[in-house]
Amino acid sequence: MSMVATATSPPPSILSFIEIANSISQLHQAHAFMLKTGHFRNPFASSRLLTKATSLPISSPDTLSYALSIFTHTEEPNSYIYNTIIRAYSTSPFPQLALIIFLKLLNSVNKVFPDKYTFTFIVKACATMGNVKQGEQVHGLVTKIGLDEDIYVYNTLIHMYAKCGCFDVSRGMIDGLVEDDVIAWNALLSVYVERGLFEFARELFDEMPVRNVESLNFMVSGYVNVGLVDEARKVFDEMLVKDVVSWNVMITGYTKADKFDEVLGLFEDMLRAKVKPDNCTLVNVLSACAGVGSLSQGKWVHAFIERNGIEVHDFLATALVDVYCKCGCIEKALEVFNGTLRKDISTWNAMIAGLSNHGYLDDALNTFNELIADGIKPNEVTFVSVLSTCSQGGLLSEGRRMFDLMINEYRIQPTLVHYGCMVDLLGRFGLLEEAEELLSKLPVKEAPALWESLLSASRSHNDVKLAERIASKLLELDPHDSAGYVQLSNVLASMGRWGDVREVRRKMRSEGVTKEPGCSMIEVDGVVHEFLAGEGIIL
DNA sequence: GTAGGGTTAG
Repeated sequence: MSMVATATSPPPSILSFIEIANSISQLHQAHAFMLKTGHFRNPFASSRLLTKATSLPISSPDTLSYALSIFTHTEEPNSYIYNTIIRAYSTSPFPQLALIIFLKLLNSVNKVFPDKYTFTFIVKACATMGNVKQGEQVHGLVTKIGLDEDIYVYNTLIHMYAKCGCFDVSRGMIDGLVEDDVIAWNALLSVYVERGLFEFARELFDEMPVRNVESLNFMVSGYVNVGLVDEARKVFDEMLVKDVVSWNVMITGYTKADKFDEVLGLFEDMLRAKVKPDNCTLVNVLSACAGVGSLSQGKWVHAFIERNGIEVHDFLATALVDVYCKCGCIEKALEVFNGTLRKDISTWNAMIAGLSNHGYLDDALNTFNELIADGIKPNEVTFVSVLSTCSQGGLLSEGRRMFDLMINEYRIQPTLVHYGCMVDLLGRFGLLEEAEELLSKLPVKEAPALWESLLSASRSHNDVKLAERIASKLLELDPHDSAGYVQLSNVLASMGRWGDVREVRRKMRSEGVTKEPGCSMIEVDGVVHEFLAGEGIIL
């Protein structure tokens, strides 16, 4: 008989409430109720709560720390509860915590023992950390307990060694198997592919005594990862069985290679093959539509999403907002944006950038303020749009305030692009000294584009001396940089130094530097047109 | 009473 005061079993209603919960606030409600009624002390009830907290559709560091608080408030957690929290941390950005909790388990007063589940999770944590020393120690313990007989634990170890770069150990374990196991082979193959070690992947693949769809999917993505999309396509076409991942890998490959026509063609093939597209497919197809500026196909995909009752949030919402923005339908973009409940920072970023790029500067900044008011943390991409909005609108004090907010409030290290916006903004107001001071914090070598920006500002403010100084600096840095030549000759031209202009142009030719033409695309009446620009511009 | 290995995304 148990001496511990066990709580009564929880009523089924609270358990089913937890089962259907899909937000942290619903779990808080269940949690509060359980604390009040004492059901939280029932191990099964608290484990249901914890499991749900670790598998919410929306997970963040917040949900994870909530899960941790459930764990820490559980008196004498059983092995299931330990395993659940260890699993949650094993693939999180903080896998070390999984290890800390694992040590706590080993030293637990109520003598909890690690089991085969514990080891799959903790080995995975070592893999995530890339910490082979820890991995080896855990492996030792696995062997001692005799759990290396378990194929799940065994395969996770194979993957861990591969992840840590110990390919020979990983391979040795595969060879040590009495019976061939395709997942064991795939565990090593996947790491070769992930690291772009395509030769190793190919060699291993040829040697594999067992293969499945996933093995071939890895090979296709292996070709894609090293930029050989056509080779990937050959493997893909020869596959007898294709699952949704096969199609997605190939489609993603074309998207990465900017081969948007192929993306759209493959998408049609996929539908003809009666394979159901998932979010990953649709995100890529939409991004191809955005890439070619095809509003009609974007709309078609949107209709497909609605027809099939696919929920739009996060990734998919971002892709839709983006495609409508890129195709110039800012109203449709807003409609999607406002109709989406689950937005992540990228969704906000796409909307802010879209508004800003279409000249709705106030709306862009208002949307940014809304985001802040909603308690969402902006990232560096957000600030690119925000600062560029300020720069476009000549909003000097706002721009300075945002730049300060980014650095001091959100602790985001500005990148060259952020500095670029500030230089541009300061330059427009003729605050060349302030801009130069800002730039001087950066190594010149890293920021030629910023100096170019300051150079054009100095030209438009007739600070010819500064302009000439920067132009020479740019050429010194990179004698093949066309922009440097263009700018320098423009400076000289504005001073009427035509002889020097000719000299620069001669030097440019002798270095073999040409000005690259710009290129842009637009859809008119359902046909995508491509334009080349840049010729005939005075040098 | 609940669980585990290798996989594509802006």
